[in-house]
Amino acid sequence: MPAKISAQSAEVPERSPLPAGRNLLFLREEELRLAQDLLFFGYRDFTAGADEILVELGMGRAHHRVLHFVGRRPGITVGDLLGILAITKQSLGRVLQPMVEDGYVTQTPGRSDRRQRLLTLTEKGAALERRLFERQRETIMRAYREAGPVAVEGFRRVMRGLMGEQATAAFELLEGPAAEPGTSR
Amino acid sequence: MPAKISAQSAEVPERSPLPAGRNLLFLREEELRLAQDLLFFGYRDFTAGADEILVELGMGRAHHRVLHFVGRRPGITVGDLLGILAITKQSLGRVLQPMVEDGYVTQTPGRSDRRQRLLTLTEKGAALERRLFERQRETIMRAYREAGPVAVEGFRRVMRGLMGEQATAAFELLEGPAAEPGTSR
DNA sequence: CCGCTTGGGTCAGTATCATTGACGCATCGG
DNA sequence: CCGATGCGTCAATGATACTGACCCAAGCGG
Repeated sequence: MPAKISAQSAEVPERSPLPAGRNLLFLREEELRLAQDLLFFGYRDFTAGADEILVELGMGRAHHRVLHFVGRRPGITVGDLLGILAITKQSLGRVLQPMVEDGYVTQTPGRSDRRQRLLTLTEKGAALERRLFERQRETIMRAYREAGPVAVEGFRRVMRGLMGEQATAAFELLEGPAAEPGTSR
Repeated sequence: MPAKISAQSAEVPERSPLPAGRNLLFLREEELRLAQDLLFFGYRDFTAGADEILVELGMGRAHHRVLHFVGRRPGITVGDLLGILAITKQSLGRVLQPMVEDGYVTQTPGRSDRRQRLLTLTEKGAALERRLFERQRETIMRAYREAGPVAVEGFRRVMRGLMGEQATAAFELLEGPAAEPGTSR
């Protein structure tokens, strides 16, 4: 329990490489292993805050993801959501169904294709998403602010590069087009 | 919640003068939601490659983490490993025990404290870790190379900033002292 | 109108990773 | 010798994910 990091953990006299010309040194094995560590610790703590809230509500990370992506793309189809999450129908169903029943998400038949069930957050769902977001916001803001704008841009570039084809497609679907199915708040 | 983000940032060598007004744009809500997306997709694909290999061997991500951190710190104690992974003894035991039985990891009693069981990778364990690493290496290398050294440095700064206290301590324990306090090797 | 495809839901069974709480054992240190 | 520590372990539980099969309703081409 005692996190004994006694001294100020912010001194930066790192034995930082890339002193002279920024060569390809950053591709050395040690640097890549460092990336593994950073991703592990960073991602874990990034999700930790929201997880605490979710536990109180008897939900898990999967619920958060649904809230997040439905909030990001109101009126998204189940199929598109499945594509983004890259999980099976069953896995989504187990999470989505209770969320509909509990009034976090609504399903409305598609206009042009009535087989579709377009997903949207209810007021209640949006409120919870908001709450979860605020929690993560603190974490990200702190990291962003300490690192500075240049670092943030670099962070984004690297993270984008980590994505494979499928994720890149999903990502661009998300960030890109304001889409067609209407419903742009 | 610590409201003092200021204390340590005074010590950090800023890379840019940072004129407040327009540079804070990257802290807008949309930018922060983008970060959520990036972390989700990026982390998922970062782990995806290794996961494929692990499945073939009937292992999971937890096994990989053990291989990774034991490989990073040969002779690590069970307690320290638990601290790094931030899981319970049971969770670790369920994974570690078979790995010892299957000859991926060895346990040797500590010299100064014989209660300890220092963990080390066997040849077989190191080989598997190597294989998993090579897989992730490709992913990271591509992302790093495309993004460039400046971006990589930024990526690191942001990821470090995402870590909480506990993770920061664990991280510095990992990256920091190779061997100092006399006791260990 | 008739099939076939597609969007979506569901049943049943299984695996991994994680949890809590309690107990056992050997060793360390005063 | 006694209490604290390092480690292992039992039992029960829960969240997330998977596979494969099967069903319904709606779209769509012929």
